[in-house]
Amino acid sequence: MNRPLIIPRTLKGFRDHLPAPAMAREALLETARRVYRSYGFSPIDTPALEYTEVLLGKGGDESDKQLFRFTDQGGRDVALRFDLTVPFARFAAQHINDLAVPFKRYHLAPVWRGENTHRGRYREFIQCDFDTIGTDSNAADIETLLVIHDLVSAIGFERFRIQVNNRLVLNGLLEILGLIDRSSAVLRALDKLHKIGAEGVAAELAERAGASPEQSDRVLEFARLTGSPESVLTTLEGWLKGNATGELGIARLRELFTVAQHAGIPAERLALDVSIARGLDYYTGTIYETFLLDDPKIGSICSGGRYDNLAELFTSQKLPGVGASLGLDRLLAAMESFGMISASATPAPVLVVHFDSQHMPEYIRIGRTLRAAGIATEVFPDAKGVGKQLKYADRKGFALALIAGETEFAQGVWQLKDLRAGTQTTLPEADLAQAIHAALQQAPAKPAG
RNA sequence: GUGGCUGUAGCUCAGUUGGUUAGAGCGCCAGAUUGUGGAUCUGGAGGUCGCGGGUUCAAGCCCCGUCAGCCACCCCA
Repeated sequence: MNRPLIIPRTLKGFRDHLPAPAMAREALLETARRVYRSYGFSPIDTPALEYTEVLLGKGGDESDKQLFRFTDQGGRDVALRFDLTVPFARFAAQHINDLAVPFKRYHLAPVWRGENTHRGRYREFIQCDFDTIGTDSNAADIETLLVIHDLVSAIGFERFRIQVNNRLVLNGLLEILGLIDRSSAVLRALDKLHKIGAEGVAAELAERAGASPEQSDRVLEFARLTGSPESVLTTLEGWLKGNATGELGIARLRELFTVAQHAGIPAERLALDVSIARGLDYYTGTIYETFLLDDPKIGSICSGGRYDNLAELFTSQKLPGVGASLGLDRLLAAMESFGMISASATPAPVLVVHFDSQHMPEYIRIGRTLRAAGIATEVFPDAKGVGKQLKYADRKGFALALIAGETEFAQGVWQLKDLRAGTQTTLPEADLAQAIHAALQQAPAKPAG
């Protein structure tokens, strides 16, 4: 009698998370939370599902096509959010009277995009957004940069570069060149400079933006500016002289780089890249992208920018803002290829060996005692052989094992075994918690994640 | 969404011009070792060869479809 079994499977781009990677994921979330909170950002949450009209047309045509959209049981046209920024715009418009402005929020949550999958690109992934709304101040733009820097380095990366630009500078150039009405196509072409090279960009500029050879040359000449932020800005200043938009952009960038340096951000982690533009239509000012120098192909792991009109479709009140988003799952894919994910599959450092079923109550009790002392402890459920249990402990990545049988109970002591070093000490129960704390502190710093 | 590559045990892979009962290493389980993990040895379990259809006397191998993964576009975290 064979009953038909359901094939266990997951949808394209949707994944299960086993303990070791899931622990790495949670560690990243904790780091993000800690860094965001250190700057005064408060947590919020919003529903996964929104009315489709809330989401449609906010991120450009591509985002619209990628929406997971359906009709709910009540006949409503609904869709899963494809990012956290648009729901935040809706949220801000809806609750602005209850929020003190400027309002700083963080939001760690999954989003869904029905696009083709790759390494580091999934249809369900977690974004870690933080935004400051209700202020035009460049100080908010600068703090956004600092948060990105602190976050990526807190995760454990040394070799990364935050690339910054300002849409105002780009717009200034396009105004001068008479291309401002085609800015979306021009910027999209420009954004690919690093990928397809100058000739590729020139071709796309002519084809998709209808740019003349002269216009195209000017754009490319501009995009190829390299050097220290200060020297690039000085050059730009000459080119954009008299254009108010461009000059404002330059001033804000100059201030950003000056203050970032003043605040102690290492110069090599920061670059002015006038070719980055970002595809999302809603950005109007500063733009950020962050690349890992050892894995640039995975794409930007933390991106964002300033948007001065995000909530305009939901309220007549002006809500300018600036923020960025850490791509947690993309980052995790990179960390996995770097071997930065710990193999440990247990959040508890201590395993109590179930030596003798007669003493089970003692094992259960010592577990509770240690937990009360702040030590996460697992008690093995079966009275299997000690070798078996130690092998289990070894596989799961426990740091310490606690062993006691007839002999120990008769003497009122426990064997504390350090599985990493292979050493074992005999201790009275009163000394256990302290000894365990000491042993755990000696542990080499866990790799990030 | 478009094009290309790939899919054999839990993992990494081998499998001859299509030929009969599909293999290896690692891992897993059991034992050697009934109070001590990572080593060694012995034994064992585990596969409708991603799934469905077709060609053929015969398909893991050839053809079509489908699902999934990777790469390039597109876009982006």
